[in-house]
Amino acid sequence: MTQKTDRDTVIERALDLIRLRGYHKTTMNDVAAACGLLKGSLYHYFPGKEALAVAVMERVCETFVKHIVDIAQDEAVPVEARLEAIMDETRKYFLSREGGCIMGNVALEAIDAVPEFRPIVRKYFKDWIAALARLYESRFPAKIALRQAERIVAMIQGTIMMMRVYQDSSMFEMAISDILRDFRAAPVITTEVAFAAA
Amino acid sequence: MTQKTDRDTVIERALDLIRLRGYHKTTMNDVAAACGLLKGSLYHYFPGKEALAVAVMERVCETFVKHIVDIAQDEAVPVEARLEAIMDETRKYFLSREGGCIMGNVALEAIDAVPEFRPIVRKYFKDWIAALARLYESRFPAKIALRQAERIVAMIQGTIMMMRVYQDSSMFEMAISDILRDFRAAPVITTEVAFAAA
Amino acid sequence: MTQKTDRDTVIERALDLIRLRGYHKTTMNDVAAACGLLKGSLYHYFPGKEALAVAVMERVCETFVKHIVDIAQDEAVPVEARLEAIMDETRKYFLSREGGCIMGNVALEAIDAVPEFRPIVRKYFKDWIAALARLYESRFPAKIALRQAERIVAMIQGTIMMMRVYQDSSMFEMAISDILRDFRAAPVITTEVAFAAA
Amino acid sequence: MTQKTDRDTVIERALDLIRLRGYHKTTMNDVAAACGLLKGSLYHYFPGKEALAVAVMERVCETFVKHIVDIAQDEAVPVEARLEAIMDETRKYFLSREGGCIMGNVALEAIDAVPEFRPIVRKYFKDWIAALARLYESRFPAKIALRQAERIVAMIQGTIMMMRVYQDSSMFEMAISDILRDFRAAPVITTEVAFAAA
DNA sequence: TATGAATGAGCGTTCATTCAT
DNA sequence: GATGAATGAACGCTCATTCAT
Repeated sequence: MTQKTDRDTVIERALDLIRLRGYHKTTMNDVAAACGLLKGSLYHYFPGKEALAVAVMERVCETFVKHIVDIAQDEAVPVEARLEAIMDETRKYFLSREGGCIMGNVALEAIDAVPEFRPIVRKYFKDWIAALARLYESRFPAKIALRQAERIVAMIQGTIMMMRVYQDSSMFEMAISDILRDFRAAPVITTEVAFAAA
Repeated sequence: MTQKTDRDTVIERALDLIRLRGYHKTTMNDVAAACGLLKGSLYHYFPGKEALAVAVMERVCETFVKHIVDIAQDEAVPVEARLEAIMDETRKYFLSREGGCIMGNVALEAIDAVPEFRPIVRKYFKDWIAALARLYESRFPAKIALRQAERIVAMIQGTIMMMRVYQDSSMFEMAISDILRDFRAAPVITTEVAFAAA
Repeated sequence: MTQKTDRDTVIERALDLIRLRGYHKTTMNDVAAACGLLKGSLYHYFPGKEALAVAVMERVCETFVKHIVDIAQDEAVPVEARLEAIMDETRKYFLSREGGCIMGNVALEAIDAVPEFRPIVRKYFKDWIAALARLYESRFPAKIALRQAERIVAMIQGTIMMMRVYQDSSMFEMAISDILRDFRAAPVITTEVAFAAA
Repeated sequence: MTQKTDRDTVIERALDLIRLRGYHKTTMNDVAAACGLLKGSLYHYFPGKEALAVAVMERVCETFVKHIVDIAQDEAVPVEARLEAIMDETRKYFLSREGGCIMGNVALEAIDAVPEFRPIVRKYFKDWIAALARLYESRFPAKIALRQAERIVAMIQGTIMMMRVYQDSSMFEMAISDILRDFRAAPVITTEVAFAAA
């Protein structure tokens, strides 16, 4: 039969469903139906549900986090503007989609049940944090900068949780504002900040 | 047959299991087995799985959050000491148990799937935030104090998430330290602080 | 503990429930709750669900059918008036209760599944038919009279079925009218009608 | 896996089982086993037990009642011969199968418990009655003819009930004879009989 | 590739029944 | 007599997965 879809489409559809319903409540049938397929057909693209979910999470790393990393590394732009751009992307990313952060959701729902999920979730957070730490190194020593980045990611995840609980996105806007305000209030380190990355 | 367990024990066992495995992956059979019962016997205590989970979440409100509220309201103790006590309880509560925060987990896993869960999760966070806000009102205007309290709860939840992802509790310790340091750094409002509570 | 109910009450409550919901859909819990008891307590009155249902059906024989037999045997009243009285009772009996005829219902639902039900259902119909046959013997030879009585009972049961399907009791009224009209149209046998029964 | 059965076969097997055991006592496992399947496999053909039962009942309308309607409409055959043919089919239909009439059984057992059953049971009886009424219109005015048809269907259902109670098919034969005798005794309307149907 | 029939294990739930208190 | 905790089997249903076509 002629190709009805492709691996990328399956990933995209599964991403939306898992974000909204969670890993356990998203069935292979749901995903297949969203792709216009029957569930058996999914096994041509992925060996099983876990592998599909891993591919979905890798996709999130390759898109959202990759985008943020790219912005953070763009040295043609002033550091503060880069942070603003990142926060802008972050806001757009999480406010334009229902279901919050799929990686955060999977982290709390299935990271212990499915060991294969842990490394990909870790990579997601590590890369995100590293990208932010880069920018904070213009204001703080490396160690402090890393800690600040961790705090910011934790705050964003915690705020997304509150946003879902109260179905109110204003908390997210406020959190973004706070982060930018605090950054601007930090003294600039004038010497070679050295993005001598790993 | 003679009594093998009681409602409270069932709640306690279910609480542990749901915190560790999540709502959907915890089966009535799991809970029953943890109580030494067959799964059908649970229906003497609860009309169904959702009702059991609600009872579990109410129990968390009546214990953990209630405890924190009590500390926050104890005006015989200086405000800073109260916050320290609360943070100490919070640290003990989340570090002595595996699985993080059952309310946060359920919030991200099942709050959309099971509408009955939303009010109880909301109450949990609202009471927790209100207790903290009370203390911050000694340092900030009410509105700011509330916002600070929201930030702290979001930060704790985000940090618990990181802790589960990285299986490392040091981030939690650091978050607690940061919160206390920031509080101590805030200027005390010397005039009418007015804990003239209801 | 003091007596909360008695065997008769249990039978009466079970009768209503089984008539309305059928044998299989009526649970011991339903019956117990209708009596203000817990289901375990029913086993003080009846050894099990089947025995309870048998008692219920015997009760119907002792009341409805017994009443009809009594009317049929009352030789102080003219035959036609006795048939009218029986039809009046029949109409009142089936139109004042929802659920139709419990014996007919059980006959079609459970007579093969529960062998103990067959003799009691047979007795119910046999006695009812015999009572009517007695009256028809004033108009027809015994064999024909019996056949007429069988026809009438079958017609009443079939009409109750239609009544339940269409939720319309007018068919029942019409059936009763037809039966009486046909009886009145039959020629009276003037010689020894002989109710010299056993 | 290669095909073990098909939708029609499932319907046929379920029809036999439900007729014999009733709706509530027929389990999905029973039906599946009768098809050589596991119970879960039935859900490829029907979304649930109720839908399967509805399909079964629709099948009865499409076969038994449809057959009777076809005979009744065949104006190439004299009216009396058509009624004889219908009664012959009716006798064959109900005497060659155990369990009586599945629609009558469901009517008394489950029509209140499962609202979806009512329309299909109503259609079954309505079509059957309408087919007979057509024939009686050659002897009686339309209104009377309809009433006669209703009586006949009620009588057949009541007789099937008796037949099941007494495990004796002779009552059914007698009922058929009576119906035909009464029809033949009715005066033919010689003028505009008018099967000028819609 | 895609289908769709089938599996098999498991789920939440029901319920007649038992029995120590 | 009545309770209510517990059983154990069964029920309708779900779902990830397999596989012949």
